Amino acid sequence: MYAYLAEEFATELINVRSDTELDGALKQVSRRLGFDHFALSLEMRSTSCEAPGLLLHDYPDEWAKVYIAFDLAGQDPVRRACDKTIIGFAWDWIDELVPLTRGDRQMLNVGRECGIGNGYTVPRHLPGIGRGTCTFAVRPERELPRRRFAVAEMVGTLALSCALGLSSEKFDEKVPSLTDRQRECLLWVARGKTAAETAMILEISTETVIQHLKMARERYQVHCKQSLVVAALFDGLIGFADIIRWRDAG
Amino acid sequence: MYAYLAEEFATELINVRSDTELDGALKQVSRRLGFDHFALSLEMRSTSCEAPGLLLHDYPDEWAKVYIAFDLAGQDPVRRACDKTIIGFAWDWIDELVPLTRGDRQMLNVGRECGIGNGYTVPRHLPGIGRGTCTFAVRPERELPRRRFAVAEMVGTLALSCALGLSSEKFDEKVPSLTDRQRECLLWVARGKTAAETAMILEISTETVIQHLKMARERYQVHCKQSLVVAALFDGLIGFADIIRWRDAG
DNA sequence: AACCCCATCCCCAGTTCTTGGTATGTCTGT
DNA sequence: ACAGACATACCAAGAACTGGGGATGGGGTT
Repeated sequence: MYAYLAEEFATELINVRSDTELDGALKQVSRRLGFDHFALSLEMRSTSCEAPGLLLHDYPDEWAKVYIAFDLAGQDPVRRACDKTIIGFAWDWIDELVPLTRGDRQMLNVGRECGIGNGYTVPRHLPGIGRGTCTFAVRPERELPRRRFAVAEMVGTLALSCALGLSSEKFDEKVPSLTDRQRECLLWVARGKTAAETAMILEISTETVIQHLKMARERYQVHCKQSLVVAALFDGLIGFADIIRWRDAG
Repeated sequence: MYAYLAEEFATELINVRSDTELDGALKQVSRRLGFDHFALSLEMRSTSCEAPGLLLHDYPDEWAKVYIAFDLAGQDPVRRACDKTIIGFAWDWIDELVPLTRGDRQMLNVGRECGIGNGYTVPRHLPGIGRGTCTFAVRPERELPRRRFAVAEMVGTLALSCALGLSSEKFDEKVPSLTDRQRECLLWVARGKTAAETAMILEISTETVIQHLKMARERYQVHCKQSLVVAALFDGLIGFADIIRWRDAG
């Protein structure tokens, strides 16, 4: 069993403070797991130029060049498959997840010509924040070490979590706190209720609900509902899970 | 090492065809891992009333009743924490992920009184499709088996993946898509701008902005700004990074 | 006792949103 | 050429929100 590798890796990551260190740790662990290459990509949801994410890999230069030059990311079946599953998958299972076009197969072939054979990709998503993948691949002539997928899954998860931590360290602010009642009102607003409806649900006056929301906005220094909801979501004061479920019940 | 449990569990899940079978398998594996209880919840991102998700657990009846009766889900810090991480977490780390209010702590206490002490929760997200958590918990007087978190993580992932497979067999829904202009308007609204301000920024008429937002709401079948923003955020149509930067610049 | 925070309630004036329409021009695919 | 999707623009009525006041009582702390 290689499970100890995951634990060792976890311990190692605690001390990781930079992208470079993470890169080194990943390279080492991927070899010990029996893979030839690794690639970790993290995309923070951002259309603006800053903090676009992170890309660490030790793929052959050739492949990296082709991939970037032709913007193959836009038509990468592996990426599409990542949007369909919460668990890692070997590339030879992709056609169970997404339909493969001729172009897709061709792309996989080009990969093989560049030295990337089969692979195992671990996808992870964090709504509103970003998404990432961690791939472990072997050369074309080699078989995937299937017995170690479970450990690879764990190692990938750890690496992505670490990468996410490194990327979000940059945004560090004080979190305003709300009173329980304020949060409660905010929650119902986020669920799409009006102040009047919220008042009925909480069995208090509409004015009081408005007042709570007023105070909450003040604390967050925003001027409108939607910004308040966004801020509270971002800070983890309320969660998507609290909200989404209520969309139909509304 | 208990890693073989994950492999056995994986093999077992291949043959699982119903919620009941998954429930049984989870109950068994959670005991073998050294936990007293498990809970798996899956929330599909569904606007229709059917297939709201899945809830399997063997929590004490008392706790389940209290939880549902008082809609504690709306103030459950564990659920909020799930939106902040891609890797599992023990409940005594929650305050590192999200701010805990007095109500939150009280809720955890009520849980303890009902027989739920500490726990380890594995969150997984699939943008546009849904989200799920798999929790393994122990009774108040017991310690969490920390050495088995890695296996629990893997088992939880497998279970959630299986649950997702079972649930998505029942229905598939397309994620509503917005036009470029609609998304652009939505983005400015999420940034806290009014329709009039957005109009000035985009150099179009206020009425047009309102119209775009009208159409966007229609597609998402919501009735207000805040719900639209939440839905778009959840589906990954817009991201926090697109918004937060503008909090002060506004 | 004085003070602060919280929750509750109230008023008001002005602004913004939501919902229901209609209408024109462009572009794209068939 | 025509249907359909898209972006644009406008109107009007009623509901909802926002920001500015103020007021009361309960629970804590110092």
